[in-house]
Amino acid sequence: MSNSTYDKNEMGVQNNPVVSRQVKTRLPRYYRYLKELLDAGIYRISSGKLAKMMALTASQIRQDLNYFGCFGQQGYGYNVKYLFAQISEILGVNDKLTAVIIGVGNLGRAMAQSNIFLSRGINLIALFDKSEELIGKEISGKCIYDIENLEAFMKDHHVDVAVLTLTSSQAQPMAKRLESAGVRGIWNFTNVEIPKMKSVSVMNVYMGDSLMQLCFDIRQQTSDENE
Amino acid sequence: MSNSTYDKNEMGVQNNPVVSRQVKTRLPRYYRYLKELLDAGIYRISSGKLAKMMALTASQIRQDLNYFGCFGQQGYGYNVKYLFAQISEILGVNDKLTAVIIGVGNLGRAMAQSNIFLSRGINLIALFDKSEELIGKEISGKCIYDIENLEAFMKDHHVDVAVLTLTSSQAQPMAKRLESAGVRGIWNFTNVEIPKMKSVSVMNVYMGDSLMQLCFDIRQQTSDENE
DNA sequence: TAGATTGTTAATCGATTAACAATC
DNA sequence: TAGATTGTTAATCGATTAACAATC
Repeated sequence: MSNSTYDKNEMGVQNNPVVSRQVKTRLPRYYRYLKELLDAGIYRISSGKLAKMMALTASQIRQDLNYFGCFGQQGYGYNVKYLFAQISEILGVNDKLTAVIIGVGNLGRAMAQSNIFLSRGINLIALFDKSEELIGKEISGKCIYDIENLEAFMKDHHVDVAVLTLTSSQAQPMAKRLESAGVRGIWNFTNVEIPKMKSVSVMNVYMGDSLMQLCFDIRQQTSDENE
Repeated sequence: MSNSTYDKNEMGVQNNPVVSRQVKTRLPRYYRYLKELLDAGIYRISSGKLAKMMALTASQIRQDLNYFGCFGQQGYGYNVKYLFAQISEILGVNDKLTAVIIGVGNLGRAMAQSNIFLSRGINLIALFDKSEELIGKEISGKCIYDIENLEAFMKDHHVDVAVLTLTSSQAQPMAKRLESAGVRGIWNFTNVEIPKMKSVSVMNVYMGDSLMQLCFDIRQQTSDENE
């Protein structure tokens, strides 16, 4: 446990108060780049070189990493394998989390058939829908259950993550149900904001927002050229 | 054109230098909330009330909006209809942009069948894939073309946005092709970073990163409780 | 040892918040 | 007019960058 995350000080003081949102968004990016380095057979990297690759500054990388622990070695740099393992640990890749998909529409089906869960150590254990035609069917070997049986299912199975790919209008009540049933995280693909909950983390995707940002950028391009 | 975007000063000086990324991410959020207000029949809102709704500060909202122009009225607040129209204009909702989907896998198909484009004023005009089995078929009334004919198609049709929903390994070369063919924006659903291009805006979704951030948050929950 | 590169503190930069005069 | 609320400037806060001593 030593030299590991969250335990830089001796006391029982909360040592991981607020990771800034920016650091949080960079963590998976570090994960990706380190994996790439590993795949390329590169086992040693300096903050300077990694910074160049990622279009960051060396300072920023060292600051980011040092927030979680001392993973490097003066005069040497970082051991890619070790650093990757640490980042994986921080991101909970080894936690064997379980997930279910709520709403088997086009997007839910696409998610079910993708390897996004598997490749990050997450076990997709079930799908839920309310449609008679879907209930009982299978997608990629995962059974589609009646959403009415959600609570019963979650009594028997530990579920960490619920993927919300249902109609926007059902998002908020469903979030409440999931909270009561004891889910730990909601991955929200609807365009509805989920009110803050005490013990459930929510990650919003907001694809529509992302598309609109792109449109904004495109619009700016032209206005730039015109001036 | 007066009182509109980008023209606060008289000279031909670039008046829209760098919209901070944070403002940019908030714009579609304003769009969503204003639409909600309109739908609810609310035609007048103060920065204070809107701030409460959106969990921002009134100052921030006024700063954000004032970056683009003076949309409010002292003593009154903002006219929701007018403000919504302005934000729509800024985001290019009325620009009648066109889009194509590159890669008709599960996700590509899901996107094609969704109303995400239509609801934001974007016209999805074609799908592309390399699979013999898919070429010539239709999804939601949109034809699937041979990816080999991409350049020919784009000579005949103006394409603003390309949605990248193909295999990660093909993402970078495809981005280059799209650039040469004259696309203005790439909406990237692969987990591969697209190298910066001169005249193409790129918006990355990185679903995997989003999922990992959620896992991180979940992990923190427990570590918080333990302390 | 000398060179390299980290971990960490201090300086800078940018974004958010507060304050208030302008004005509807 | 009096009250409300904006637009905008100034103050604060937080994140990024720079610098450098520690040390491998």
